Amino acid sequence: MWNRFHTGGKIAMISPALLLPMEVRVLVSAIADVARLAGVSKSTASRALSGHGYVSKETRLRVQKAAADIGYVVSSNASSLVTGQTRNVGVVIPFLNRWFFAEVLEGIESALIAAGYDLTLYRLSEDADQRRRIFDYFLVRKRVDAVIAVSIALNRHEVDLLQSLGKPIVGIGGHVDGISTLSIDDVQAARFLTEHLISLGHRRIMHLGGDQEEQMDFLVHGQRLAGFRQALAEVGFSHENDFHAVPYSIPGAYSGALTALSDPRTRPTAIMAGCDEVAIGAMLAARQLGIQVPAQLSVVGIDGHNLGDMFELTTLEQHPLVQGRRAVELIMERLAAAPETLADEHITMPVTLRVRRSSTAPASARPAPTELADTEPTFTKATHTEVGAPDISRTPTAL
Amino acid sequence: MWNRFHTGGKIAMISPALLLPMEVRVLVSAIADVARLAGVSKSTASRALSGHGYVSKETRLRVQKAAADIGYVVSSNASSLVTGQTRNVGVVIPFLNRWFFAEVLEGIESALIAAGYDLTLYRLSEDADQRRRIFDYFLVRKRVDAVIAVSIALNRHEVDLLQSLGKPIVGIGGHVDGISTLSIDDVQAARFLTEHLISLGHRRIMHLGGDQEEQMDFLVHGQRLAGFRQALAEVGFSHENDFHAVPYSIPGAYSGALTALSDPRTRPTAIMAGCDEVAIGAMLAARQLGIQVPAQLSVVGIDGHNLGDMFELTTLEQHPLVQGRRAVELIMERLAAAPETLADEHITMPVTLRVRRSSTAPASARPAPTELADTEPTFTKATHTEVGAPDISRTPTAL
DNA sequence: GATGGATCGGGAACCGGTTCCACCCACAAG
DNA sequence: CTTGTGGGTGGAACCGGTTCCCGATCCATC
Repeated sequence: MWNRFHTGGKIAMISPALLLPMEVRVLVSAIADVARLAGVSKSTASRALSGHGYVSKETRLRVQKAAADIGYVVSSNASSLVTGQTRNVGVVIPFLNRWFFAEVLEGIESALIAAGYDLTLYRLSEDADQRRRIFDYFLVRKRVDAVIAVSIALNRHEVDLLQSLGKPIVGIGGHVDGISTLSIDDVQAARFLTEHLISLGHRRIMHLGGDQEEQMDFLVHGQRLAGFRQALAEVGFSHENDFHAVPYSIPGAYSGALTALSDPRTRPTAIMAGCDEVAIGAMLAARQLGIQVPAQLSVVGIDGHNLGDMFELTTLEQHPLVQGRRAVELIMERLAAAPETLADEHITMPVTLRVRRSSTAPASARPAPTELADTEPTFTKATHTEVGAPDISRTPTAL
Repeated sequence: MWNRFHTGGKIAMISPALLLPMEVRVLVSAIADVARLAGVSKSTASRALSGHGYVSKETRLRVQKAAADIGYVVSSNASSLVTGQTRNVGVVIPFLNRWFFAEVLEGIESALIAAGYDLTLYRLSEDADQRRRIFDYFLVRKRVDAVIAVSIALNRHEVDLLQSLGKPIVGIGGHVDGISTLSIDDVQAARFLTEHLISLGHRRIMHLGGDQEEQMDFLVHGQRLAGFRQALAEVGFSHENDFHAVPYSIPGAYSGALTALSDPRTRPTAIMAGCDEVAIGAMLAARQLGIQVPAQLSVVGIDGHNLGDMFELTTLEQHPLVQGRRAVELIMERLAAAPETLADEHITMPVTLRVRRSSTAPASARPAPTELADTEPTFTKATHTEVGAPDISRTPTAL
């Protein structure tokens, strides 16, 4: 425990960093050392290094040089203690190994680093005790300035707790009462995709979506289902164009789709998947069952997954990297402003429809059964050059 | 900026938490408030709450009750400042959206939370400036007690820097001079898998591995290639059983494999992939080219990816969740012990060979060309029930 | 020459805990 | 009755910065 040594011995007080390297190997230099070396007071050294208050150019340079010489780096603890700011943001997220979440996290991380902030990561499991522990213990210890909650339905207690501490909160992926949030419009997204299928001529459309109970009781699943139903209702289709709940993962959707598509009599001509992983799982299941995509079955998803190109999947891209960065911007605004001046915002993020090969008109609506589609392998020749080309895509910001 | 208010006004000193809630909405309570409420001194309150030193049971309970009443939570900054311990571990990692890394991170996170530690996340990009910034600025500010580096080839400067600050470092995924590391034996792993293919009768084996230049100049790619070559050399196969560099991702490997497998004359009977993503990409490419797996082409990978079941992929499972947890254990040991007492350890983690359908004897070595394999769809009937059953797997700890 | 604002620097208080040290008290041993 | 021992407590120093406050300079303005 070197700290004991550091605290106890007076050696530490006469600046170990200035001693010969062999003497003391732990070199911790304090601002007092810098001040002494530069021949100024602690306060001047602090001002020179932090840039607050008046310091002559000459002294500032002298202090900066002294600091560089002994490798001085400010102690964030000491600094935070007095300023009350930690330059650290907590991120609460339910999954690390799903594409959307990893991307959002990456966006958040890069934006925070660029802003000079640290990121403290909390993965929330389904365990209620662990969740309570994270909120009541970890997030409360004045260690973070703000919190970003990704796809977490914060409850009243959690919001109140953080807000009573004056910590800004931004939610990604769904509305939460009392905080600022940022997400795509899930109802509209699902509706839009379903309309895309309807406009291609599909009449039997199946929605493979998430189980509303499953994912930490969040709202995305229900909203996408609602959008799907709205689109059908609008054109007067029956609700037997039905919904199957599957896990939000490729293998989960694969086995779910295997059963959902097993009966040829009830088989849809199109699947609107709740996310791209589900869409890909469904495509693989279709292939497994000998159903050709898109000749016999169109598939669309939501996300913009990086496997989408390869599977030629039509999808509504949300841009999670951008969402992460935008959340950080919101946080920074709120940290800069007085708490009272800002009302909660609910920002709807833009999405992009990317039409690829997986969605096309159903056989019934096509002029003639294209021989090609029936004899070729399920996945037509890879067109990796093509996907980079200008695509049928739009950016419906207001969507 | 509530802090100004807090610092300036004397209101804050008489414990905002004890005022009526409407008066001051930011309720920050300090240990002095707890002490006052419990009728003891700050020092006794501290001892009672932290559990260090003598406190009578009676007083301890009184203090604890007082703390609970006003919702007191220790300020980690103040505490860290004096103890020198932050209860926070920095994790440096190059990717967030690749299976292995996400799993490792999850393992680390859960273990740290269980130990009462925070996790500060730094994603290292290829940008050298950003990398220097993270080491020279972020990691140095006495904010983390230790660092876990995942698949990062730390250089001399970085190791020295952290070590001079007395911070334990543990590396995952490859040897780094001067620190403790933890990884599977990549040479042996690749060799073992290649031997598996050889023992099935394969003579033309291709290695689809990572580009040695690409991934932050780390060593895994080279080691797996070396193991592959060792196994071939051992049985005297020519080196034309060759190596193709592909990106470590499903789409990257897919297009890489499309070209690598395009010429039927040079086509191998088996592929040893550098990781499961590459293996899966190769399987999809094979399917695309009309090559049947495993009838015409066996494919094996390394990782234990969660898509492996679905693709019935033979793989050498490394267990990244376990690796993450084990790294945290190492860190905790080193934090508990005096720095001098512990020498660097290099721990080899166990792997498990999981044989699934994707690897089998080549046609030439099989008794008779099985008609089934030629007519069935590329992926034989999904056997999801089967994979749970006891498999041909072993746990070669010493591997 | 006096006034005043801007610039500059130092002393000291303070952030919120932890811990050293001195002291008190009970009780047991000599 | 002293002395010793160890539990129990409070005062005060301290961790390493930041910032308030005040005094000193310097120069431009009146």
